[in-house]
Amino acid sequence: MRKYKEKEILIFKTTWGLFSEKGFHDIKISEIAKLSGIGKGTVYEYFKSKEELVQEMIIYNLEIAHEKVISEIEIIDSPVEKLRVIGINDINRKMDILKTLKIIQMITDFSKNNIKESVFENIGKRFKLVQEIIEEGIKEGIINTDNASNATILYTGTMNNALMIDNFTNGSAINMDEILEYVIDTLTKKASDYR
Amino acid sequence: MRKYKEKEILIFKTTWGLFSEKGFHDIKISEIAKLSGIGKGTVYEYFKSKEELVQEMIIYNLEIAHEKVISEIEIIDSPVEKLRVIGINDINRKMDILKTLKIIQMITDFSKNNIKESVFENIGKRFKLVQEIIEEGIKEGIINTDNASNATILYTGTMNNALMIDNFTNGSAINMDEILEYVIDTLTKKASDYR
Amino acid sequence: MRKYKEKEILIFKTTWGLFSEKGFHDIKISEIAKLSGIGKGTVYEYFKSKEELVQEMIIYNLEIAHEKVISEIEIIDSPVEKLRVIGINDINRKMDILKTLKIIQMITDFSKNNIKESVFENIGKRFKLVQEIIEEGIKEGIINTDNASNATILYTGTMNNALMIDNFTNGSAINMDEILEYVIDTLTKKASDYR
Amino acid sequence: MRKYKEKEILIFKTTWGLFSEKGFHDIKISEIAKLSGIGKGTVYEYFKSKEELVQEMIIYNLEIAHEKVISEIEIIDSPVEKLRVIGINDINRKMDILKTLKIIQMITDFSKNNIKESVFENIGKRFKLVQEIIEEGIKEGIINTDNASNATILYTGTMNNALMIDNFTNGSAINMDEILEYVIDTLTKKASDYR
DNA sequence: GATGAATGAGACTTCATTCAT
DNA sequence: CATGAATGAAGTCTCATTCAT
Repeated sequence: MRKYKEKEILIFKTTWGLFSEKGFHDIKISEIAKLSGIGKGTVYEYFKSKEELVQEMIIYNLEIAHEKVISEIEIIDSPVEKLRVIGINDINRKMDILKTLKIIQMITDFSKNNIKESVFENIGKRFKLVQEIIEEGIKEGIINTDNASNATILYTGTMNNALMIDNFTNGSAINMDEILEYVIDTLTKKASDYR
Repeated sequence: MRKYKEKEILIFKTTWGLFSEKGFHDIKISEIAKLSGIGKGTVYEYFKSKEELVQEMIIYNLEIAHEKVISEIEIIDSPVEKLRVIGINDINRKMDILKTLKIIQMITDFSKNNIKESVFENIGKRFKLVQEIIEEGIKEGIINTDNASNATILYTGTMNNALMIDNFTNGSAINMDEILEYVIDTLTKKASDYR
Repeated sequence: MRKYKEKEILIFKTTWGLFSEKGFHDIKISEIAKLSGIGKGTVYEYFKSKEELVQEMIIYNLEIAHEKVISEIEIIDSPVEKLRVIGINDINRKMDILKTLKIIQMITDFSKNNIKESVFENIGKRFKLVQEIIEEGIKEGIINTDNASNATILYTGTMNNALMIDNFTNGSAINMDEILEYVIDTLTKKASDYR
Repeated sequence: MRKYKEKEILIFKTTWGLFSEKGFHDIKISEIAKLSGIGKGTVYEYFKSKEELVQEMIIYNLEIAHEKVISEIEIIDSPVEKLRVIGINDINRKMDILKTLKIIQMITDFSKNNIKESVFENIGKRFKLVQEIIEEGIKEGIINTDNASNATILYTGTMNNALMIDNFTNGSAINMDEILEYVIDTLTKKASDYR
């Protein structure tokens, strides 16, 4: 993670904030500048183009988010507890997750391939983190599955799906905490549960 | 589902085709017209604005897709087999599913609320269909879960997630058929499986 | 005055009706057709272009208006009474006069010179009519002026100005009948009036 | 009268210049920009829309014109001489008067009501100015009429009418200076004149 | 470094006109 | 004669980007 200048981070935060409601084309440089309290020209002092700004912002946010998750689970021992903390974290940072999903859909908006790779790399890190936790859980006999990769897809897919539906229905259709327990239950389901 | 004119459908198909690679703002009326083999003005004979065109196209495609799924599973008895057929269908129509996910992310691009409702309604139909199949499976003792709604989120979330990763990695990371079996297995997992 | 076909007159009337509220560019052929109860293509059966249609309509209306005035004053003997009848007529057909004034302002909108000439000719007819009446009045010693042409400008200008102000102020500032009497008084003012 | 920026005035002047030959719809922003020696986008830096630009230009010109007239008559004592100066002024600024008359006809082209009010207010100022001068003349016994308001309509109507005819006939039919004297004579006509 | 006035490419949309039926 | 679906020229307006201060 490269060293970011103070003003770059300011611009990133403003731009990320605009992502909730707007897409790439609806975010205006003039708006970013005004909300950041700086001049339009200043934005171009730090970024060659709007596209570069948005791409770097995306990478910055994915990196920040990943570091946050890492720091929060490193003190936890139990793999299941780790999944739970990751889940709770996602629920609390719901909008960030949704923006990440938006970015994945938007990826074709960007011309340069390096952004695609960079996003891919960062999302991959997240995937690997969950997968390693699940593998740990399998080793410890707590998680019941024969395929950690598939279980990772299941875990992340279920959580993301729930967050999307929750957002789409303005929180009226989904109890996120219940979903988290449900997916953890599913992964830890044992033969004895059915006896 | 209202009766669509021949030319409307032509325009819908061209526009839907452009969705793979482009977002709302990157789709140009001039391009739609040219690819449809009609004049720019003709597009406006059928739709008041670009926004209306895109919205009606979305609704049209969601409706068509739903009808297709319905017709394919109505001759099948077994709930598990139904889920499998739906899954296979999704895998085959991968791009359509991804476009639908894109639409959900794009929903804030649209000003009028009726499109949001309409998309919500159509996606809801899909959700309910899967949920009913799962409830059927629970009743028949084939599917093992205490919450059909959560299981639906798990099933659709896992499949969508897999399709996204598959697309993102150009098919190199995911075996979709395996994922489908994995999620069906998960839902039908019984105590005896672990003995 | 050439012989007009029934449908031409229909189109003229619709178009003339639209002139109250709209200018040349705001009148749409599609609107004329719809309000006339005919097809858009039909309009082009009778007129080569929108410009030609509007020009012919203008000439038609000026001619009709002039004939009407002629027929109304031909049975009257007194020049002053003639001026009064013309004035009353103008007040009653207020909108037509205002449209004529509008046309004069719009004349530069038209490319062909023959329309300018035609309008000029028709408005000239009106001018000459009034001037002849005034000359008659001078001869009879009822109208007091040494210049019939200037008096004509004064009479028509005052009346038109009053109608414009009346229209502009939605009838709240002007008593048209009073103005008419005022201008007639002015023209007939005699030395004895002041004794 | 609000403070106008230098570039606003530049744009106003160019636009006002185009009014001689063109109506609202025939004036193109691209043409205004080119003739002003600025970019198309620059016009939109100063005015939200073409409509707003034209409206503000109209108000600006009416205000400027009024101020000019005021400054020219304030040093004159005699009411008759004031009318004469106003008349000479109008003759010299013939095109401006004709544009003002054009504006009155065009007023329906504008959607917002505030422009109508603004134009009304400015034209009203002009009317009141003349009316006050005439009232002054009546008091001094120089102007002979029992109704200053009607006399104002007569004076302005005659002059405007003459200017219109003059313009329409390319100056071949009217001697403007003679008309001015004629209308002043008419207003000052006394019983003794006829003895 | 910071700024924001100026720019013009490019997109949407309208509507007079055509022409096959 | 009558029609209206189809067309594309042309105009308005937006906004990323530049550059002189």
